[in-house]
Amino acid sequence: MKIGELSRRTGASIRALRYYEEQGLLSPERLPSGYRDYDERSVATVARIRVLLSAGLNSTAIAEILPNVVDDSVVLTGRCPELRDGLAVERARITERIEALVAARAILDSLIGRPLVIDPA
Amino acid sequence: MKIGELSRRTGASIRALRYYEEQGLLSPERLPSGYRDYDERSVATVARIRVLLSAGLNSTAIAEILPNVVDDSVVLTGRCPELRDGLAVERARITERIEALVAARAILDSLIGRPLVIDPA
DNA sequence: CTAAAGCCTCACGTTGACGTGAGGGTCAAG
DNA sequence: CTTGACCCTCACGTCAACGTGAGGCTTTAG
Repeated sequence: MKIGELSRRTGASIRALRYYEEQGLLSPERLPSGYRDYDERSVATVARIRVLLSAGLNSTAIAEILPNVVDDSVVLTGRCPELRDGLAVERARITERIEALVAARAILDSLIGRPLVIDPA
Repeated sequence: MKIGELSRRTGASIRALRYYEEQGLLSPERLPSGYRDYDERSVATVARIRVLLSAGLNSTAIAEILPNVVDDSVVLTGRCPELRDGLAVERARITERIEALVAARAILDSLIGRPLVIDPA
């Protein structure tokens, strides 16, 4: 599929998709015309990219992670302990951010007057 | 207290503290010398600012919230429904981000090989 | 009295993830 | 065969939350 369709199917802007390629997160084929040609897996890949980006990982960190993900977020390849440690650091950062968000939400809740529900979200 | 001490006690850089003031998040008095003079409450205020910032709120959003927080994150003043709605929107955004982070962490966990623990964090 | 901290106000630099044209090919439809 | 609709590659612009001097007061320690 061409870039416009992928954009519509993922919600990512065309510029963003080209940017992801520039960062090595996506490597579409090229049609004789020079147009980018994405396969179906790209849809899932873009989804993962967006999740990780919104989680605060930068593109270089994602570039390290992506090649290790196959199918649907499966454990894979790379018994490289160096990468493992890097990921553990990222994981810790994410956990910190979750805690910050929960704290922030509590502040908002008290302002809104919402009862301090034990929200499963 | 002067800016250096507040910086040490909050972990925020001096530049950051001045920036918060520039954004209307902090309004220290001034000594005859022109030096900023912060009171004790500023310590807690800065802590709240940092929590909200790390939660992804921008300074203008925080500027709306802060005047409504007194003592320790207490429900207060402003029965203004317009603000309430704005806060509800922010809350929704935060919840979305928490979900994104949890999803991202799950991806990392599968890569690390960590068992998919029901982590209370 | 004299350094050495510490503080002040500009004001430009930085980083990441894109936005936004400029200028120009490609391709199905009428 | 000419519109549009899409696509391409530069390449500069943006926005937030600060970082980083430059140049110059003030206050504290000895």
